[in-house]
Amino acid sequence: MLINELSKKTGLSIHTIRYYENLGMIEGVTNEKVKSNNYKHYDDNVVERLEIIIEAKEVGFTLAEIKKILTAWFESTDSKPETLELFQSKIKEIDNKIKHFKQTRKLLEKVCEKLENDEC
Amino acid sequence: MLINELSKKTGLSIHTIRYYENLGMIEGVTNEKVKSNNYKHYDDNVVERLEIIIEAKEVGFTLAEIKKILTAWFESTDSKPETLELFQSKIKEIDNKIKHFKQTRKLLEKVCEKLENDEC
DNA sequence: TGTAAGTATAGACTATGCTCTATACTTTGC
DNA sequence: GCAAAGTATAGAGCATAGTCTATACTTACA
Repeated sequence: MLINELSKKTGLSIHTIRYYENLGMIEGVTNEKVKSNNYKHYDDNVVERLEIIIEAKEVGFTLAEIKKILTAWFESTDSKPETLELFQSKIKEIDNKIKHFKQTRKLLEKVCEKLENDEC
Repeated sequence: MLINELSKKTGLSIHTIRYYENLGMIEGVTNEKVKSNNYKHYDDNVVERLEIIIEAKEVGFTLAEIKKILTAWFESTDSKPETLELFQSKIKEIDNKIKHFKQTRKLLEKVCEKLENDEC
């Protein structure tokens, strides 16, 4: 598919997709046979990658971090122990964040209760 | 306390604290009696506010959002229903985020497993 | 066939959240 | 009393993550 379709499938803007491609997070291929243009074609793997990017961004990973996740997941020919350690520490980070989330949720609930009571 | 002590108590840099103060998220008071300087004094309430800021930032709220949380929590003389709704929607957002977190955690665990297996 | 729509590339611009620098004044401690 | 350290203010600079614009070329279709 071309970038327009990719954009529609993922909900990301064409600009954003190109931005990610410039960062090396995804890659489209130009059809060698067609020489009149250099339109890039994206396959379902790219859709999957973009969905992972969206998901991981949601939890606060930076694009640089997500790029590493993608590499480890899709291109891990080099299974370095450092990479493993990186992700294990990321999991700990997530557990930590979930803790924070629950704390903040409690705080927000208290704020709500306060607002509700003040209203009476 | 003065800004230096506040910085040490919260772990935030003096620059960052002043940045938050410029945004109206915290407020120090200058001692009216002392006219030779306009050093600002911060009380324990400010420490509490900064701790809330740190906590809420951790879960991905923007400073603008956090400012609203602080206002509702500490200065809610105006308990508008809109504010209540805002926070109720924020709680839903958090629940949603926790879901994403758990998904991403699973993904990372799979990545780790993959890396571990490739190593053998 | 021409014109609207799609694509590529490069670079400018924006928003958020700091972080640092310059300048000037004040306080502290020897 | 003087240097070092602390404080205030304003504004510049920076990183991240886009977002938009300009330019140029290609394709599709009425």
